[in-house]
Amino acid sequence: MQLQSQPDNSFDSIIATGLFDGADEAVTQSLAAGTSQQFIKKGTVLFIQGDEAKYVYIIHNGWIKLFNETLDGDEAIVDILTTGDYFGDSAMFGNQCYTFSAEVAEDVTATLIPIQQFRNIIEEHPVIAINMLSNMSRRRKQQDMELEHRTLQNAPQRIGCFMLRLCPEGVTKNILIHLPYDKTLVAARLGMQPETFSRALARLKKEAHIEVQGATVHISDLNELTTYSCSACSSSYPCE
Amino acid sequence: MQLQSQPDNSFDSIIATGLFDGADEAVTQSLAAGTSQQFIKKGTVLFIQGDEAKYVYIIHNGWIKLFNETLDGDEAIVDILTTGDYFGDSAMFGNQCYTFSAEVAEDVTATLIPIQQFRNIIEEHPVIAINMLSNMSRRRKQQDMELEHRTLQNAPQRIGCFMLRLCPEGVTKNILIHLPYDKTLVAARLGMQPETFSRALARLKKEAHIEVQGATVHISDLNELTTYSCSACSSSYPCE
DNA sequence: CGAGGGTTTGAAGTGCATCAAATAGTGTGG
DNA sequence: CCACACTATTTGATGCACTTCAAACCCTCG
Repeated sequence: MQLQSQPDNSFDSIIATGLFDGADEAVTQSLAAGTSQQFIKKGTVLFIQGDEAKYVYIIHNGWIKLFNETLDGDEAIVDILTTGDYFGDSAMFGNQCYTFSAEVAEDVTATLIPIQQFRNIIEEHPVIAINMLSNMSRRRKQQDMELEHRTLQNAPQRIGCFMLRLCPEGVTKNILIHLPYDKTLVAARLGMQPETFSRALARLKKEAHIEVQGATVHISDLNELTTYSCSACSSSYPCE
Repeated sequence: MQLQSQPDNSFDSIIATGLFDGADEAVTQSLAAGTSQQFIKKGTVLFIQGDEAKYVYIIHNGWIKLFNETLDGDEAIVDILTTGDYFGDSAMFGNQCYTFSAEVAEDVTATLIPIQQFRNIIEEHPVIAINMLSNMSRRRKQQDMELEHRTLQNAPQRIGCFMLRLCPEGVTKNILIHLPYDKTLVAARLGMQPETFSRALARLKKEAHIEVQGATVHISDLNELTTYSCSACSSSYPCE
């Protein structure tokens, strides 16, 4: 692993998750003691499935891919996370081992909290446990949606839905968004092959009237895209 | 709703979930006050998606189907729960509304805890919050697996995998299990059509050498079934 | 017995995966 | 700044798994 330690002067990134809302000074103090903020390069594998859990990671910047590998070399994307997300917490409760592998998909800045320390903080500060519960139940809901999407939406619709979640709220016309990471990874994230992604994107362009230039997407009319993507779904835009 | 209230003398079902492990007398007392245990008939709809959340349900017995409905009438199964499972808790943290619908798939006995009361208990008893976190992270892991299964396993493998999770631990030869609910529901649970289920089951019979009589399944050699089902998966039997 | 739901079987269609190959894009060293 | 190597993306052709529609069968229960 290529890690470059940096002095950690702020907890902006931590606070961003909403995890430590309502926590008192004592908590931030105690956090500052054991944590480190690190810059980690694309391609670095943070840990693999089955490793003993050492840290909870809070992402400040960049992208992290969580995945599982099967016996015959296939890869299942668990999630792809970015700013404000955290992971590794689930290992705190089970057998203390990570249940997935983590790789840096785009250069990352992250805060690492030793897992035992994190656990202590939770046990001593109910507020944070509640915050975590709140976070977790939101994520569970998202996972439910994910499964629903896989079942009910076809490839072009899934891509459209993915784009919708990248759109800023409030605006409905002339939206410009950027795909967050390379298309192969987006494809994997959406549970399809790169070839399928390419073809599905082409269909989406035609049928929902959007324009794509590399990683840049131009959506002239949001309604058209929602109509196209969300019709097969149990919740309409904004789907959360 | 056809509800029949019954006096609630024991908290066996509550304790079964592991939710209240380590909680003191005060908690159980306070629970007994507001809760009721009820018998509810197959087909009853407990609530639908969007309803204001009133209770957390703890299942004592029977089966509950959680699902979402899409605009065009399709149905996506979120989960199918039984003895020891609980649901409705996620609504405590968000907008206080259920994010899915719940229907009784097989006659149920359940304990209903008013949501505000549950929330109070959590806030006052960190132990229970930790228990919930522990439960939630286990369920999240299961959902990860679920998504992986949908992606990597074909229909017969998914059925085999489902059966494996019904097998008692330790035994490897001559296992008898019973499918928990009607085949249409199993199919939906596994994300396939009833017709596909029927055909896939037929293939499974041939290729993994199991016998099926109605809802009864006879597995003469467990290893054969695990080899057949788990090869495409990132974790081998017993897969959690 | 006959009605109705659950289950199976058949035939045809669709969507995605796979394999193969061409093309575009990116970064490297000369 | 160009040529090369290497990777990402696109395009084409084909196959397979699952869906869909239709009809038969089975089972249970009034």
